[in-house]
Amino acid sequence: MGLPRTLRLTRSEDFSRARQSGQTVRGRLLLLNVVPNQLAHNRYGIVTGKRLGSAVARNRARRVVRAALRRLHAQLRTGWDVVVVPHPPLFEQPFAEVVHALERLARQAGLTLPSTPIPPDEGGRP
RNA sequence: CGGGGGAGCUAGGGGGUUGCGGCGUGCCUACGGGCGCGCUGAGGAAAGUCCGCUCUCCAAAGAGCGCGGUGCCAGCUAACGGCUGGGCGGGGCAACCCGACGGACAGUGCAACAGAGAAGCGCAUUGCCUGCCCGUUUCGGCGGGCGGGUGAGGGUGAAACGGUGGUGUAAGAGACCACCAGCGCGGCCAGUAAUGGCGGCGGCUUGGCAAACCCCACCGGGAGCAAGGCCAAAUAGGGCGCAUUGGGGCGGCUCGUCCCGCAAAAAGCGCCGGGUUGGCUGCACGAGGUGCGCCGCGAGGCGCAUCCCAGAAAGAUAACUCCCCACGACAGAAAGCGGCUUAUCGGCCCCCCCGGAGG
RNA sequence: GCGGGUGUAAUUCAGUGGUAGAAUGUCUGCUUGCCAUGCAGAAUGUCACGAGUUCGAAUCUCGUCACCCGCU
Repeated sequence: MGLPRTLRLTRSEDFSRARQSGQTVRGRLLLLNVVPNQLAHNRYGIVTGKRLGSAVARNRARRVVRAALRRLHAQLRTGWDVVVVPHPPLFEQPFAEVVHALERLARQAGLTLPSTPIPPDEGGRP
């Protein structure tokens, strides 16, 4: 998943809790639902409905969002369930723009730790 | 060289760093798991769900009617509405391509508009011929009325009841004749057959639509892996039917068959209502792939060798970066398999046809 | 994974082999000082798309696309 299974939201009721009673922040590319959990770590879920397009398009959206979440994971407060809903304009954006949008929404939801810069790419240079 | 036809293969490639699913294995474990190593990880259509089958449940999967499907012949196959070969019909100069391609003397039905008439032996309102009467006449005829013959000509239509030539006649007509086409019934030859070839007899034409009902032949019991099996948890301990020819399995009906019941209750069988949306299994070694040999025109079959090739459960292939090139289409497994159909940027190989030029 | 249905004018729907229709809406005119109402008239469609059967297809057959519903 880009994320180990312990960091995933897996149960339908967890999704419902975040979608219905969580805090919602919305951007042009993404929508976040955030709700506190009783755990020592965060859990993430991604919702890709039929409206997003074909199976290939939905898989693509999930993978891009997962990669972005993995980039941001270390800089977020712990103890939250986060549901991310991608919107169709996401496909036209480069990856860096998706990371930026996700980071902005996380800051808006009060998830980011103070004064931590986003690291550069994790991949080493040859 | 240009244009065209057929049959296949392929689906950007090569690295670096960080990650994800599965299997095996070693170590650690506060049994939740963690770390390391090795192997492996989407398609030719994975799609649409249009067919067929395996598998599972409905006791077993039986018969008739009904309903649905298929429809030239032979074969292949587990099976098919698929494929191969052949026949017939159509298209193309050709290579080759396309075809739901049984039956209209078993029956019922349909054919708007136009037209005299639309399938029954039916039609005269244009035309052709003619009898009688009247008028007229340049004595050849002409015009009108009443009647008869005709289906040849013109005309309508998608379609008009054989075609061409002749004989015949007042004018005509399969009325008669020759040839041709079609229909029916035999014969001989080739072929497993569909069918084709040759020849005979008969009557004299008896049309179209069955993707209209229908008839004939063949096939089909129903549901689907959310099938089904096991475990755990949780709720309720409730309501209804069950001798009369009863209740139910049985999903349209009947037969047949099976389970339960034959009355107080209980138990039993079935239905409804109520509870649970957790885990394991089914779940990946198969009508499997590859290579070789043999049989077959071919689809394919047989034998031997060899390989193990996704298996998730909010659902695994990603992020960044470097190089190369023709700058990368359609698109993501969910029980499995065989087909069909649809989407698709391109690239490569082979065979064949037509035209031009040259040897 | 499986089963079923719908697609016709701007909208809601008829039409099931033979000229594509109704209501509402739109437009024009009349009525009114003006508007509404009323009256008269007009415009209109790839019958979702592509093939086939038929003399002829919205209608019958096959395929495709889109949308909707049900089973858990």
